[in-house]
Amino acid sequence: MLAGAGSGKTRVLTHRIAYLIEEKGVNPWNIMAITFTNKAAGEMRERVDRLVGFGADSIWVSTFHSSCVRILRRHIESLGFTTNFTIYDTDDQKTLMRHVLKKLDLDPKVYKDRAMLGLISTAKNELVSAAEFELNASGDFRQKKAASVYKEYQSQLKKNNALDFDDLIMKTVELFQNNSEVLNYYQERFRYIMVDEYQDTNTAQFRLISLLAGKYKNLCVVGDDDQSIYKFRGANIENILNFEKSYPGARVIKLEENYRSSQNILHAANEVIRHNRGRKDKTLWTSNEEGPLVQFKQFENAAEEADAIVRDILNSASDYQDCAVLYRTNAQSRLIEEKCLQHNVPYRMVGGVNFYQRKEIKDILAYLKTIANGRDDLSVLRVINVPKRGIGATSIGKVQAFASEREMGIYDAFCRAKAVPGLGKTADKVLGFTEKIEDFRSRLTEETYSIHELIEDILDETGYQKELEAEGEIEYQTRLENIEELINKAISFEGEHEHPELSEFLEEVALVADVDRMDESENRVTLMTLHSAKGLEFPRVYLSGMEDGLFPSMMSISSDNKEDVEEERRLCYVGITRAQKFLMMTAARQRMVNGETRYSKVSRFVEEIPGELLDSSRLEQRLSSRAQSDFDDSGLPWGKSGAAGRTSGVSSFGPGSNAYASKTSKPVSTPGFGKAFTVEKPLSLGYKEGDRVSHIKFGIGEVKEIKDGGRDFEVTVHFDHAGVKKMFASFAKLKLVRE
DNA sequence: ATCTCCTTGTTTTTT
DNA sequence: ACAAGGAGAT
Repeated sequence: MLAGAGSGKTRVLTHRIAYLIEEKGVNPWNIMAITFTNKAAGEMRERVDRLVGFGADSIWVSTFHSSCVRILRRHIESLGFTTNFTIYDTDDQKTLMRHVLKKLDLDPKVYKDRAMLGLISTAKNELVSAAEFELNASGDFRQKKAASVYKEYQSQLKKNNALDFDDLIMKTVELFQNNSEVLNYYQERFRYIMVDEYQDTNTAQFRLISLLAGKYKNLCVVGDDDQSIYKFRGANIENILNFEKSYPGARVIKLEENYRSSQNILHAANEVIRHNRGRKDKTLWTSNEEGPLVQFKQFENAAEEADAIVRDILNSASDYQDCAVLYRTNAQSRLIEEKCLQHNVPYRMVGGVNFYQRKEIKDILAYLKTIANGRDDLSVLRVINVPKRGIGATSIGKVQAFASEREMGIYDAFCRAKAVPGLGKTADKVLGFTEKIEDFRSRLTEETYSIHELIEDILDETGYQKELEAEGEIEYQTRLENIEELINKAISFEGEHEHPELSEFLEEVALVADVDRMDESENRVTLMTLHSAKGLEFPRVYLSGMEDGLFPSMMSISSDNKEDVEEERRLCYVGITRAQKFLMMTAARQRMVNGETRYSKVSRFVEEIPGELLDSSRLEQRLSSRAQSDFDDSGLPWGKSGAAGRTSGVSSFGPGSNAYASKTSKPVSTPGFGKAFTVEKPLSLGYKEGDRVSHIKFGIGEVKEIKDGGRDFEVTVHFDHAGVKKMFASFAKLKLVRE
């Protein structure tokens, strides 16, 4: 099925499931629905449950990766791993790769970890094993080196009883190909297979599906070639374009009615995507209302752009949760965030630094992994000296040498620290660590001991929390908060499972991406990259940074491969079609990129939209480049072009309407641009001790204490739900609540 | 063993 | 601009 954006793909899939069960008498047990994200899986699960009712829970609705994990947990022993294997994320992979490069004595300047991992990932996505890679590399010196890196990387993974994300798919394919009994079992089990977002499948995923569907050939895939935006991750657009060739006799159904966007938005999207070659021709139409024109505004710099977006959200009088600001790169989020804080607009940022990539979370998880899987060297090494135990690099090196001599895991070597030559007094410190781990392990065997208790005990008994406390007030607060979120996650996991297993908890955590944690119930503006926005929709969408060189990116423009710009164009198409009722595209004439001011033209994608579909206001070609003093934001964002292009009914703003009129100045950021905002000490706070205030993240609470800390006020608030927090007034942006 | 300064490399990233 | 990793100093 070729389904355009907003044409109700998920609806079709879920109804097909219901149809199969109710009309065709298919056993729900025989149905499998595969998606790419947990979020999509969750959404589908919910809809299927509602539609199907009885038996719905025996349908497999899951992502590629979690399906594979489920299968591997049962059968991976035939591939030489144990069933409690660990899943390595990108950071783990990097760490492991550094070990590999060191071991092979390769110059990290010539053989970069990221490049090597990229090579390996591409290979795995194409189902090329280390051995095959080596064969293909014959002759080329660099390729040969890469092959040895790949080989060593795999053997290290195996030694650690770990798989990386790509392995999850590839090993499952391997399992099916080597073991016809297992394959047959799953072919019988999944007689009806449905795949969402099929345009994003890579070769390995394609093979996996072909194997599963090979017997009964009841395969239904849904996708949109125009929304393929993951080529850089191995997604193979040919999978969908050639579907009819791979499956002769397949019926292709096109869905071209869009139920999401207004006519003007949809027309703009169609106009942009029309410029791509090599796509299945289709033109989306809608019977929705015409809606307002798509807005386009160009600003002098990125700060003005961000400011205008946030102001427009405020002026639109829409709910915050109806608005999304999308951008090409995560780096762009900072300015928008700052402006939201400045204008007291609550926001939620998706992406950026992933929750599970944060140091404190990784530390705790490394402890848990060490406890669950003693063979995971990476995790053991991560926490052996965290908190500091006086076990340094030299001592660890000695143990590693000892371990590799005997071909044992690093943890086992630590346990036998006394036998390691030259450790001396350090051996006792090491044993202190392993004894603690053993202690935790034995507690886990008790029926009543839970995962969240374990986390709390780790914090307390290893001295981890003590070390965090020493880091400083605000740092400590946020880190502890993150850990608390992990504890909450553990508690809810315990609630969902009758016999909560630590390894299962770790697996769930390993497969969760950031978008999944987005809580839609809160009224906040959503900030995210265009990539993370796929599959979502919002009444009001702002596409920021529409500049040539940023979007499309410089890389794609200067690439020899014309298709690279086409992928960016598809990304733009995805962005435009997220909008239901209102779309504004914005650009900045100058922007700081990698520490340098960059001047850019308006994005070619904007130019591709015919003028009559756009309500646009651009800056004159040459403006005085004199830095303006926008100390109190007196420079109207689109002031140079007067009120032109502004939607009617928008209340005016400008000098005087600023909520933060009185400030002492302490300009810190936006170098090169006169004085701008940032965190400044307010003369008065607008609240006093005993008042009720609200915080963007912690909610509502009572002010317990206000201390003048010189440059800023330090405020202690007891929040109703988040507990007592100490924070700096200019940073926290507390707002008085009248009750 | 740990702290501090310097060099380095910076698209996107469902899992 | 900015963060992270590595080398050299304490």
